[in-house]
Amino acid sequence: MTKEGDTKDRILDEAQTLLQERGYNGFSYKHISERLGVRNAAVHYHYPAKADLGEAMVHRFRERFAQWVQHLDNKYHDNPVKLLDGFITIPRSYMKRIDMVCPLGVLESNFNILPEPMQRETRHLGRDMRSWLTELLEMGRQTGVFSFDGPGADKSLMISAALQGASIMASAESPALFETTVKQIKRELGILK
Amino acid sequence: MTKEGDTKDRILDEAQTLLQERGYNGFSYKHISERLGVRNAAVHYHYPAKADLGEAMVHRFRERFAQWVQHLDNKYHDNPVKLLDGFITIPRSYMKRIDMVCPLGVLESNFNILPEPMQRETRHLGRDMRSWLTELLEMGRQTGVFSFDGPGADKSLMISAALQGASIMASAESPALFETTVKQIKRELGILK
DNA sequence: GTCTATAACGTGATAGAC
DNA sequence: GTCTATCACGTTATAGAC
Repeated sequence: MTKEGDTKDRILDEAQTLLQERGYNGFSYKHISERLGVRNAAVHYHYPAKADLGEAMVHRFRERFAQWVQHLDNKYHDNPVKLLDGFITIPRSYMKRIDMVCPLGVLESNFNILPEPMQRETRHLGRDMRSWLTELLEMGRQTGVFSFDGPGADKSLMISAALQGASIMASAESPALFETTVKQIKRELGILK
Repeated sequence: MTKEGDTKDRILDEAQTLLQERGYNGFSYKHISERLGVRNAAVHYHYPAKADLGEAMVHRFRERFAQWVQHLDNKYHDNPVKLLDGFITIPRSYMKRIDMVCPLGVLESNFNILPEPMQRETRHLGRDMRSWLTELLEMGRQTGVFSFDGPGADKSLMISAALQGASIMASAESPALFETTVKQIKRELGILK
């Protein structure tokens, strides 16, 4: 047997790629079904409405982020630089495809047209990410690894905004814009090799 | 007579608002015509295709940016802090409407679905803005007003990305996220009152 | 669980009257 | 310069056969 949930997962994968390439209003059930080699109705079977599909996507983003930082915290709990690199890996990983934007960036930039359950999940995702980064920055400063002025929450917000903005700029221009932004962020934390 | 170009300008104004609220795929000729109290075909008379309308919008953004910085340069040519505040006024001005995002942010985050002429204009707009900011930062540092490490181009990119990202985050969360980001940017330039 | 077929609607766009 | 009328198409979604 093909394992149950297989098509359902593949739908979510394709939908996610399309979302990050084209935004929420930029993809349809037809795009998904064609890329998957199934029919329109098969997609509706697994996700009756587009809002269901969208909600499942954002929910999975949140789960994956939680798993990723748990992995990072286990592996590098005492190493702020490695933890920060692990965090930056998230937006960077999507830029192997030059035309893809980080999940939070595309969701927040589409916020007004998202169904309400997606808006709720998107707000949670943003708060999860910024909170984790705030704690990391404070910890790194207390241990003398990071150097910066102002509250950790402010610095976290600025770095989050810069990474997200740079991910979006990169999709319009070049991945180099993202890497240059990362370099400047690290330089200002005093951890540029 | 109602001055010629009146409807044409009002179309552009409504289209711009809709673009910043909902993204390029998120608004239609129907949205515009209903808000304006005219018919679908009237909009097509002034802008035959949506791509024409889109191109005119980005072109006007570029013109307005050029006019704005010329105004700033004339008025505050010797005052880097005032010039920076003037620059930040651009994204901030759109947040009186909580559900609006800065023009460059929405254009770059929709980049892959834009018609090619809009992509070209969008790239130009981004380069215009980042170049102007680079020069301002270098000038401010040379005159001892700004303090920062690394090339002016890197710092300019990071600040541009942060402002754009913060404008997008604000539309999903609260305008306070934008103001906090601005505060941190100024703190790190050494100009926080 | 996937298919065919179809419905209801929105969207970009055009023709031709006024 | 704006209108009515209409078109072809894409999109979301459902019914019912296999």
